[in-house]
Amino acid sequence: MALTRASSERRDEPRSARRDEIVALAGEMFAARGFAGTTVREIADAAGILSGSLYHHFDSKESIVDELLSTFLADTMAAYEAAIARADTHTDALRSLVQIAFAAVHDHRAAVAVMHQEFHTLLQFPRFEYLRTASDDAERVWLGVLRAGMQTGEFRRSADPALTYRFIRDAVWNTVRWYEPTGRYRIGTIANRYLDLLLDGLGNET
Amino acid sequence: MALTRASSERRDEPRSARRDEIVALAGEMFAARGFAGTTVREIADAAGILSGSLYHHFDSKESIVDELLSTFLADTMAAYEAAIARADTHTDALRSLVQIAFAAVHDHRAAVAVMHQEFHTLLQFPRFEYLRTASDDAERVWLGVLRAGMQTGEFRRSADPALTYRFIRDAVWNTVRWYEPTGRYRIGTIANRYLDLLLDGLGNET
DNA sequence: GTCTATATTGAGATAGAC
DNA sequence: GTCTATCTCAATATAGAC
Repeated sequence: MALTRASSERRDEPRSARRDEIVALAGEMFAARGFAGTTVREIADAAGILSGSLYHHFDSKESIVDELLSTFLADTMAAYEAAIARADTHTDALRSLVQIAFAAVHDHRAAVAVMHQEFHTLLQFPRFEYLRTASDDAERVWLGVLRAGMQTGEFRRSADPALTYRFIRDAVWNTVRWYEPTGRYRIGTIANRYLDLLLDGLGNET
Repeated sequence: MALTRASSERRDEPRSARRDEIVALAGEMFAARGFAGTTVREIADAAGILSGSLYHHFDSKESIVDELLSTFLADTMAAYEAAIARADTHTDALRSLVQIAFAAVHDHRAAVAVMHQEFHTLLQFPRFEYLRTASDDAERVWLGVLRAGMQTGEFRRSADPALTYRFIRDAVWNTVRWYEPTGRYRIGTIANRYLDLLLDGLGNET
């Protein structure tokens, strides 16, 4: 995945603080009520304007969610690649990937929630095919780390890389459904507890 | 959760093979395209009748999904309780819970998918508050097993039961999004691989 | 039990004035 | 950049004939 543009000046749309503001507002609403369950009137209300005025900023509701997701995906992939480049061991690399993903659940909660919940719905539109591409790219990164670690013996060789990736991915990203930024579990704590379980297992070594 | 009625004669609705057929058809469509994304016209089409005729069988679209989910939830809780009663060790109990859940992903794929994907949407309607109750009941069963196993030392005492439950639940039920009944991984294989990862971890014991 | 026909509501989007 | 006013479409649901 080539990342030649900064995430803040992506695509062919002009930069605008107002656009970013509306994307953030709409993102929260999409995360809470779903993409189909959020009306353009509600988004406009939240932004303090009328629904017709939204179309001065975006040509459709899809364009709003598009901007939310493409920004998030580019940022996350960049973080993955930087972490892989830095890691000394495959275990280190895996730890970093897990921590990046949990950090995203905190830092880009709305985008993660929308990506997670609307993935299949949005894939039905041709313009969102890049979601599949981004998802495949991410899978390749994780699988690379898992396979390399199994080859060196850092990870159990009897594990199935594809299944292991799915189990990790599903547990990590689903956190967005119950994580509360102001709740009793901090995101770093959640990440560390998950890594303990993932690497050492629940069983006692007796 | 009291289970006094057989799942096939639930609530106050009369039994009808036609009803069951429509529920199954609609369930597949809800799972594939979402509850809001499936129209009563499409459901009627699939059943070979016109949309108006559906209202002879059900008084609303919600009633259809209601029947799908309440049947599934009652069956699953019954299976949980039977398994707990049978288990000799807490590890045995946990294994059984995991296997029951994966089996449900295969046997009640549509209901699991709808429960997983539409949970929050449906909770907005008062009539679906029982979904929250059922979810809480299930959590109590899993937490009971995890806590008991930690107390006896079968499970690592340093684990956090609440977080561990969520990690397991999210990984297990999310399988419904990618599991293919005719694919290369059989559900029993998936369950066993997951149990290996859960109990022993990915790291090598060196 | 299914059909025809339609009521009703709410959605996304547009045109043009200010 | 926002508002007013409205178009167009598609959805759930209903009434009553067959």
